[in-house]
Amino acid sequence: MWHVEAEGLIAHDVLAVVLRMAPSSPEVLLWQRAREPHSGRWALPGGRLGATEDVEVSVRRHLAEKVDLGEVAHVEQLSVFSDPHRGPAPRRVATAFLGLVPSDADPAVPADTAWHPVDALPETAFDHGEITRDGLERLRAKLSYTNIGFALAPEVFSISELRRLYAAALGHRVSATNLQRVLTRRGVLVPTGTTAAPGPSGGRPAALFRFSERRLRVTDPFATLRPPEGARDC
Amino acid sequence: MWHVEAEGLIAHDVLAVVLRMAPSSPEVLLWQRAREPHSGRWALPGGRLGATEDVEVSVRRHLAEKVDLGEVAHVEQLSVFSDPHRGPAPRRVATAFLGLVPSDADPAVPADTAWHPVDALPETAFDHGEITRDGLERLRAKLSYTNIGFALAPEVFSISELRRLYAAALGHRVSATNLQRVLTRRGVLVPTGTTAAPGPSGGRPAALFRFSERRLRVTDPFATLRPPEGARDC
DNA sequence: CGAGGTTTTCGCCTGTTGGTCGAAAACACG
DNA sequence: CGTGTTTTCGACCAACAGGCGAAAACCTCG
Repeated sequence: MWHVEAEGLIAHDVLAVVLRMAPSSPEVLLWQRAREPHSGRWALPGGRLGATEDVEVSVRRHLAEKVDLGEVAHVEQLSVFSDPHRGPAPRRVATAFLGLVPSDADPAVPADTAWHPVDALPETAFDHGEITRDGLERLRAKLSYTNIGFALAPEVFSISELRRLYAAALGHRVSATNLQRVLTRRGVLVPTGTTAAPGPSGGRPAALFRFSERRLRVTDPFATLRPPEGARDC
Repeated sequence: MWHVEAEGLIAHDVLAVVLRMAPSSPEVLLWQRAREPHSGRWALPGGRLGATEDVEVSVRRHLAEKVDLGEVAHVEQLSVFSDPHRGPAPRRVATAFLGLVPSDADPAVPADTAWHPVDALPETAFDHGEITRDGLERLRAKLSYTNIGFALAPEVFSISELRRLYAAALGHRVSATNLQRVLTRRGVLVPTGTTAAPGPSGGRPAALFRFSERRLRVTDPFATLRPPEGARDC
């Protein structure tokens, strides 16, 4: 260790806020640190940025150590955390990502790793609690104007299930009627034609749907300032 | 220089895409490199992340070398650019920011620095062209669902001027009628009660407005999935 | 000082979107 | 075959945005 900071060289980490919707609340994937600093506290998956990878490749590599990557339906960059005092020296800068796991997936995880409800986090390492809340906030915002729900839902699902997922993520009730109409009109939801078996207590069998696309797309953003009728440049 | 990359230590830069709306198109602030690599090409303002600052403090510090910070009305983080081949070795990771300068500001800039129209960039250094386009894209998106226009407009302005700014940023015509109504209803625009002097060729004097708040705020995001009437959690 | 030109502002109409409610449909069970 | 349960659908309404054209307020020039 020499004058590394005088050299302006800094350790760069990547971190992932991996969320999954439990029946009525969001959960985040955390692992318990066994070494100092912050031994015993719970941390986000992640690690050092490697010499030959960009941050997204890196976060996927580190994530693969904690969870089956095939179960992670979506990954996107959140932001950089670089407060010089965000952890004990030496200084570290981290690029945080948001990862989403469908509600029907239950990937195997190592012994030190577990899901924790976001609204009742255990003692977290460094600023990982704050980063987690940032991740949930991003998810909430994007649920309104993108098709990002595809990453929370199973391949096929009923409107009731989807309603439950949206309600869990957003933290407030969601109207099934409205959800179906809006998402259908936007073209993100398509009926499969099949129906699910009714629950144990009866009830009309639910029609099953799927997302038309399983990649992130912003659904027609705000109407305001939309290009005028003839979509001509000015 | 030792095995720095084996150490996982990486040079971290900050960069700023500073945009200003010329009469009919967006311009970005660039400076011409005088040294290798990429000598002669045009680059975004920025530099090394310092040991005692976070990325936002850092980008403001570097920006101050190229332009009067008092004229920059808004700064926000864009994203991290970390492709191992985004520039010649040694490897560099950069956090990019978006900065906005009101149309009536004309800050003094150094001799090597100038405004360039975004749709006709000169030969840019590294990936700075791509980063610039990312910045403009972010601005366009946020114009629709935030009050970010405050950072493009003078303190007080007429609807016509504002219409021009929005049209320049968005790249398509904008209806003055609609712009005024929508922004007023959202509460981001408030009339000052004063009027501007008519132009040289006459015409009705324009009423002057100001933004109700000169800090970024998201104006009621999508109606979809808005909490139901009684804004109660679930 | 009035006519014609210019720019801004305002009102009206229309189409779309989202929120709400309640009835109807489709199932299980006794 | 009624009752309870769950899902689905239609109808209504309020809010919002886009478009248009008339009216308002100013100029200059004859």
